[in-house]
Amino acid sequence: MQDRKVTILDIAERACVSPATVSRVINKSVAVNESKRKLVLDAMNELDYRPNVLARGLVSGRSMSVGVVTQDIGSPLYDNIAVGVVRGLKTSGYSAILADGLWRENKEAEVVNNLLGRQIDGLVVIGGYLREEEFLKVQRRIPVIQIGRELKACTEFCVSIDNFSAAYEATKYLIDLGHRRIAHVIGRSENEDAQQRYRGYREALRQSGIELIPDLVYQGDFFPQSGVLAVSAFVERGESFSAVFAGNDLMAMGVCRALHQRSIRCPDDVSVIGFDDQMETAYFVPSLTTMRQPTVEMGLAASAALLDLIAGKPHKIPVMNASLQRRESTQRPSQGAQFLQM
Amino acid sequence: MQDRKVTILDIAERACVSPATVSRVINKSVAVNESKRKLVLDAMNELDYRPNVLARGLVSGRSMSVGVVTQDIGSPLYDNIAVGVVRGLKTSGYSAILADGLWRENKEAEVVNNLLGRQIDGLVVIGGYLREEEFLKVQRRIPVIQIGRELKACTEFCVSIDNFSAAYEATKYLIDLGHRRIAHVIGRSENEDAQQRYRGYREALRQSGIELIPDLVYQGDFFPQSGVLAVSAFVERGESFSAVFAGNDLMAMGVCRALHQRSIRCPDDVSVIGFDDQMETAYFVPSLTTMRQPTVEMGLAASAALLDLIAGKPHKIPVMNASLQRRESTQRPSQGAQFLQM
DNA sequence: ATTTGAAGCGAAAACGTTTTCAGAATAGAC
DNA sequence: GTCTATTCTGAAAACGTTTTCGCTTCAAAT
Repeated sequence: MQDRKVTILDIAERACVSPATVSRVINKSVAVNESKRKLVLDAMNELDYRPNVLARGLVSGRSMSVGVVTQDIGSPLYDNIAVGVVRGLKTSGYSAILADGLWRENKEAEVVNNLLGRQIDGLVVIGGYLREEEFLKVQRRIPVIQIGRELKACTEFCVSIDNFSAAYEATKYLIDLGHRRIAHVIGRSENEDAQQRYRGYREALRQSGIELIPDLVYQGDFFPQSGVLAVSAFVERGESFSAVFAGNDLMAMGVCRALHQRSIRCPDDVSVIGFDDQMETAYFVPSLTTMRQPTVEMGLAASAALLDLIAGKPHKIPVMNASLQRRESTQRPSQGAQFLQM
Repeated sequence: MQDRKVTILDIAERACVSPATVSRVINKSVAVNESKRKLVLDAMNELDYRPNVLARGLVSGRSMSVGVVTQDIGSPLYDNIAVGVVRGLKTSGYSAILADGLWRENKEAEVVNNLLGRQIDGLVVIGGYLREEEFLKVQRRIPVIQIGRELKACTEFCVSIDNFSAAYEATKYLIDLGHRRIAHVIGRSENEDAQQRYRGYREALRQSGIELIPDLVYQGDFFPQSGVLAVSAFVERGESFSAVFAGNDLMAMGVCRALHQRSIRCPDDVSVIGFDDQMETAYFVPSLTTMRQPTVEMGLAASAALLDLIAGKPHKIPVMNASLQRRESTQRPSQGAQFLQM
């Protein structure tokens, strides 16, 4: 075909109308005579016309795109949330511009600035460490939704589960099964969720009158290998345990793997519970008990709320709940199965 | 801060220079007197100026963004490729605009059109069914790279592994271990990769003089559940088998799970080999032997090539090779372990 | 002292739209 | 047949940049 870009002027000329009229036909903003309308439509088809979103955005002030800041794309959890966000945008006419904050505060601010320069109409931040002050500053320009983190100053713009309660529930579940010596693998140390889960774990122990054993707590990083290392550490430290609560599923997998390698049976000797409920956990052997996070739903909710905000409508964010998925990796502790009785 | 957007004119006024000069300072396109340069820079800092990418793109014709068409975000494989693409763009100044083609040809064309309207400077298509004709049409406008699919007309713009050979190698590996009755779970039926792998599987059997047993081939969909169903099907059909080659890791996990539920031991009774090498496979019990796809590398290579093309430089795409990852889920068939001897 | 060349700068024209404004045409009311 | 209201339309201004063009100014070369 032709190489020169076809513009609204070409259409106007071909249809013998003014560019203004063409614009009106495209946007259905004002009624235009049916005969002319048809001429314009025909011309558009024949010339394979595509409106220039940049030009449109420049004058109208709306770029029809929303920024999505993720952290370290590649993590199953965050990817799934992003899926939800993108999916929620699908029919809206808005496109997602993706940027990676890399879990680094300054990088994140830079990325947000870049997005603002792109005239995004809204912003979704998934995880990260964006300072509240920064968040509010952006919010004065455009709607912003934060996923996976609770900002004290503006909870009504945050989509997240209550990590503390979820972790409490997970730990309580193990306690109710009869476990007393419960280990915990903490996620990435700078991560708020990880800290909240750790707090939930401690609180559950406390409320049940179980003393926290520091040697049964391991600082991981959300990746499977740290689950493996955690088990090594526990064993080396010589503390017996009958259950492990891992800060996420990947680490839980690592834990299972390490137990298996040491011929410690799961769940017979040690119960394992994860967090997130990734697709793979249900097919693991044994299938993993885990706290499910409604990731895609969270993304969808964020999109929906953002679109409402952009449209100037009132928004509401449904409460997101984690839910316990009981599977094979947890069971009552068998008597005398505390393989490392000291 | 102020609500009105600060533009190049505000800077110009504050620094007592013309807007043209401000532009020159920003773009370092022409030398400008050091004193004025400083004035401009100061003004920019004080006013918290952010160049409007839309306006810039409109006049320069370069939007500094590249389109990335994925299919059904959420699949571990494609997500990882996207990770590579985005990561490869990181330092380039280009942003990724994400769009989901949903594995549907017409949706994909629509999505590409939308992206073109956004004046993207380049396009990366991951998977999908975009017709070659369509691909070439887009290519006349902007550089395009296709990942995960080999287009006959323009292989020099495609990043992909040789699925046929990789599947051949996987199957051959099982044969060399001594397996003869090897089942296969095919991926999504419309998917070219899945078909290529199926072909590779057949060819390996043929070359070793092993007859294909149609009852040991199951049409799956790349999701774990289809691996479960595959095993059910094989067992119901009454054909014995000592190994399964699954079209991807998720299905392999499903297969393992189903074997386990039927008390068929892996690898003692049945060996299982997957495809992709997702992170989780190494932590599975047993850890999964699989054909590794260098996903992130593929994404990186695509980005690099695209950036070269955009810059008008010659590009080259390194050959991407799948590699066998030997783990625990495969071993020599034990005598008499064909649990379902007929 | 004149010429040449370069460096630095501003005015103004683009880029492709939307939108305001006012004018033209048509229809309806008297 | 005039007047008003209504509908439709085109001209032109805006949006925030980059870039071309030409004008100064000043140093170096003649």
